[in-house]
Amino acid sequence: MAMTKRPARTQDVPIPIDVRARTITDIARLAGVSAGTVSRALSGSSLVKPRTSEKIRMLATAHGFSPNIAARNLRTRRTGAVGVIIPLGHEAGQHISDPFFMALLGHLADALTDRGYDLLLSRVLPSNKDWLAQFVDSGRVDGVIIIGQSDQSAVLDEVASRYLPIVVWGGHIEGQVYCSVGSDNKLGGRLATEHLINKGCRRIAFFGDAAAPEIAQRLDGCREALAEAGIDATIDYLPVHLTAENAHPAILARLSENRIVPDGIVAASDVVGMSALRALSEFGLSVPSDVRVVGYDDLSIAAQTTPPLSSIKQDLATGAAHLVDILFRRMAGEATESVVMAPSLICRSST
Amino acid sequence: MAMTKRPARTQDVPIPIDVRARTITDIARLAGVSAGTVSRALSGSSLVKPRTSEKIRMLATAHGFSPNIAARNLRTRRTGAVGVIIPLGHEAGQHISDPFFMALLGHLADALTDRGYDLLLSRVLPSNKDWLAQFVDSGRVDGVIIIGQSDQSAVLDEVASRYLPIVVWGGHIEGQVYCSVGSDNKLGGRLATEHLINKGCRRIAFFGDAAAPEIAQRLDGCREALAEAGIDATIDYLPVHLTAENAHPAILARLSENRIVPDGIVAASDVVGMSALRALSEFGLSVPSDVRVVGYDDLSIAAQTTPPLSSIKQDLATGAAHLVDILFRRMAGEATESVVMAPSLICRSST
DNA sequence: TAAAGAAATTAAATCGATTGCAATAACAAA
DNA sequence: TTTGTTATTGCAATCGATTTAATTTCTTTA
Repeated sequence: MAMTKRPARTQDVPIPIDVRARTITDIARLAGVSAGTVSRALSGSSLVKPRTSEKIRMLATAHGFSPNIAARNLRTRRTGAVGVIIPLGHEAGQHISDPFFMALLGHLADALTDRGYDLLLSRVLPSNKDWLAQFVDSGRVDGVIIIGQSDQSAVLDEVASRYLPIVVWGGHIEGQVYCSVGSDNKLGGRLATEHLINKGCRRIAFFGDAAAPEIAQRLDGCREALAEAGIDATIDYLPVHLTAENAHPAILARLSENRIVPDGIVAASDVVGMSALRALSEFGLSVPSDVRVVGYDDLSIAAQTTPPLSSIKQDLATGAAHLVDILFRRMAGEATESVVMAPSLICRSST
Repeated sequence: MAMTKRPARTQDVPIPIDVRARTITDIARLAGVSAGTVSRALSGSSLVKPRTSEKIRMLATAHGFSPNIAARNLRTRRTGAVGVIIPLGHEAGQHISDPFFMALLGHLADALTDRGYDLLLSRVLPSNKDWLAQFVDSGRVDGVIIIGQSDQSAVLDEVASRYLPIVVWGGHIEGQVYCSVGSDNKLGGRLATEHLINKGCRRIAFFGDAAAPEIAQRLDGCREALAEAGIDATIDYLPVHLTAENAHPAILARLSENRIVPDGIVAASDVVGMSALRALSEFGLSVPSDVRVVGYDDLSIAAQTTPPLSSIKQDLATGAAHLVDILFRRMAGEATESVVMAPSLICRSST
């Protein structure tokens, strides 16, 4: 059979099924309906006849079609994304890969994914006062979760007073305007300290930098517990940063100063606690017989140290669930109250 | 003076300066120019007269205006966001908060922030084959970084063959189509094993689940090194999951089976290594005198264990920089080669 | 069978910023 | 003053999905 060459005319060429339909209009043409119908069919509207709807869905999946999100966002004035912001105000050295941030972030990702929302991660070094307002006004997200007040509570208050869908992870501070979810840090510090006192410790040290409000509250609780127990020794406060790289040498240095060695240590985080364990071991002191150590956060690493680290547990899974739940309620226009969760002591071999 | 009640007419009310201008058109009206000019002025186009441009910018900042991102995205067909996806194929139990993922994620967030891009985090349980195509076609991001092949390399190949801006963290696999950045896992396994052999170990165990290709390659390297050293003992392979919760009891159980206890352990990750340290300690074996342990990844926790854990270091900061750099080159249309980085041994007290 | 009512679908406006092209203003040279 | 350029600005189309209002089609019921 002889082949006849002829110019391809558009109408001669059937649309190949494997060409990816890009827009809703493409699908509409294929299905012989209008774009509006396709939109409704794909969003599961009951306005379209079941037969039509099914045909459209078949076509859509056959062509691997997925609607353009930017266009949808523009029209619906929603984004389907939630911003998670980590302000690193007081400790420039503190990196986003801090295990605590990451653990909470993981839970948030899970909770948001479950609700079909995207998570827009943003690490901010708050240089000017406008960082949050800018982010909020850019319309990239439907709501914002801030992990840690850092030293930015003034900024948080200001934005929260005009922008409803925002929630902050952190301890509750007297007079704050914004809505927060966190655990009772003062109580946590107290629990740790009382536990050490009960175990017989009398010379108690606190390792952690009280520049962050959460840490300051823990230190407060620690002091209160000591005062109530009638122990008048001033607490041995060592303001170490929360990274292992900083904490370990600082702790070693303190131990070497040959002042009185503490017999109980409250660490402001598990990472600091872990560094303390290591430093003590290197210094020839054994845990718990010479010194007892309590960490904070009860991350999964706490259970894996040698010896396993006692720790003040903040239930991050519940915390993340609260954060997301409250955020969605606020996105729906509801005013919500802050949540303060009770921390609990997890007792392991280090005490 | 008597007050006269009258209906408020729109033109009577001057636009208050403190009302947030929402759209570019609002600003245009205030500045007495057209929307196009505002758009150009704010994007720093040289087409607008400097005086006009300055006036517009003043107004914009005075009203705290920031342009609607969705509209811009729709028009420009760019999003200013990069997707970071963690597929959890082979281990449903493995959680996004795995320290390795998180460490890499932190570096990625930093690198992307530096370039002014947002990071859209997505955790995927690949139930159907379409998860990646769907994500890529939804137009939410300008490019995609995948952390870990998991068991999805077929899917990756398929999408990569038609969608350029995608990069994968992971080892290089024979014949892969997609572009990857990762370290040489086989070499890593070999380094760890040779190190143990040099230290005199002869009964070497490997703890980690070879269902993931990265881990399988490490195990391969391990076997090769043993073969080359002429040690014919079959390796003691224990396929533990990469979470501390799973690894620790599995390792304890293995130790209790009173078969021959290994004198050297290659752990597939630092978390597993840490669990091994703890299990050994609980079992009354001391590290490194009875058993030597090498971890993998060299996360910051490795240095803080007691004893500090020797580990095969993957340079995640460099890796993240490579991933982002390659992704941007691909977003610009360039074809790029995969990168295989050389891991290195960090020797600490555990060996 | 026609009219009324319900169901399904279409047409067209809309979201807000960007940008090619046209139009005007400003200015220089003749 | 007129013409020719160039520097600015305005107009209107565009991106693609959603949604209101309008229209067509199909059922009922009188």
